[in-house]
Amino acid sequence: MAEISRATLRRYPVYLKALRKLSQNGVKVIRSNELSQYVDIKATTIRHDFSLIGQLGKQGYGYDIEELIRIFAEALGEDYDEEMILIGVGRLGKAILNYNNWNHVAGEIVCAFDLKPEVRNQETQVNVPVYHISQLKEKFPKGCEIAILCIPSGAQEIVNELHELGVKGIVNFTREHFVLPEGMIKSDVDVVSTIEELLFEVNSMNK
Amino acid sequence: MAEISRATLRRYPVYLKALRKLSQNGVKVIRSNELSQYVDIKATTIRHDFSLIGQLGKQGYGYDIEELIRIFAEALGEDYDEEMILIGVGRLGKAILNYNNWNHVAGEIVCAFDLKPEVRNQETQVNVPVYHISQLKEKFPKGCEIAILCIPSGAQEIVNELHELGVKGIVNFTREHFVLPEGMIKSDVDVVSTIEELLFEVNSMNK
DNA sequence: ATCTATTTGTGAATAATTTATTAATCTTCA
DNA sequence: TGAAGATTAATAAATTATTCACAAATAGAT
Repeated sequence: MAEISRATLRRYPVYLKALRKLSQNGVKVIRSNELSQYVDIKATTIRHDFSLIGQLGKQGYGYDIEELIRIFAEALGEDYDEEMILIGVGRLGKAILNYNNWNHVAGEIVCAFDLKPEVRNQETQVNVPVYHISQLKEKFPKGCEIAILCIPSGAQEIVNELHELGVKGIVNFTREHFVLPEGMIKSDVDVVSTIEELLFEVNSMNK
Repeated sequence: MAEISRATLRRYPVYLKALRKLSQNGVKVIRSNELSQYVDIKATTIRHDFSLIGQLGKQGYGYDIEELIRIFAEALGEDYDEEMILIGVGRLGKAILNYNNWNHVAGEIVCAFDLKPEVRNQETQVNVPVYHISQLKEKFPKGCEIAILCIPSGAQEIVNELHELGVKGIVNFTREHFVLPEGMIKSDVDVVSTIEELLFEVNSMNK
């Protein structure tokens, strides 16, 4: 597999989301042109992105949606049920836990860590155990590579610990600044920053 | 002001966040090199990005943090309290409403819309009125340009309506697909996609 | 079975973005 | 006050990403 650029990697989830939606609607086959309209990405870019994974389509025909989803899901991780952990079970953390919609879509949260595990265990309505943060090393699921960070402070220390435990990717909900250890990647989910970005753009539109 | 690229626009919130943090810690002046280490963006890129807004720094000295924050905040919007609305006051919508931390940081949510306004008004602990979605046109705050979308379905219709009302930017929390009307921009805040993106990357790291 | 309409896949060309370099400007300290 | 050292701003080079153009392949019609 050729080196896939970050830009392309970022588009794959967009394709996958669209394909799942189309599949739900009973669409079986799609041309790059149609998908282009749907996701607002140039058809040539789509074909280029797809071609990096392999020969996914048939000339003169298009792409088989089920097949495509299967291939993407495979590229996403073994059996697409990557094990993830959640750190911090506050308001947002709970919302994430309760929102179980991504089971078998983008992995599964197998356990969570918090400073008040007893309280949190009662509060959450799902069957995901919450352990005390001090038990991180002890209860850490073997082979887990993704951690979702929802803590208000102390991110750096946790991140360092996670790095040592072999975590490669952080889904970062905190607004705290931390230095990312070598070899780790993160994706920020930051409402404030998102809004700010949008404001910058909207304002530069106005000029 | 020269045309600022999308890539640069996306970095501004990162700078702003870092600058605020530094300011809190009592730092008054920063060199592009120091900021570079802090945010993990090359110093040359930072200087380039900054120079697009104006001559923000002093040679041989660095950047004055307070000044920088002021300039950024100004670029962000008048008096940095842009008015925003929230559509959909479910679990996530409520979390966003309650999380009032961004007042005077990235604008303010002035009102919200939902299918069950009475219930929602009781549930939320903040002083933001929730109106019925059918009252969107009626209660829409004049001049509002940003809408936060937290509804489980029916996004397209709402988006079209918002477009007519003059909304320019959508902060999109829905997983629903919708076509963005001409002249509108959106930013997706999608945990599943974020995790998927991370998985794609982590998996391509493993190879 | 053959021909024609389509549509993908590929590699090259173009465009955009990031990084490096150079020149100019500022601060500081003697 | 002036020179040394530091740092930005502007420009050039390198890298990365997107788009284009066309060959190769397929489905479907006749």
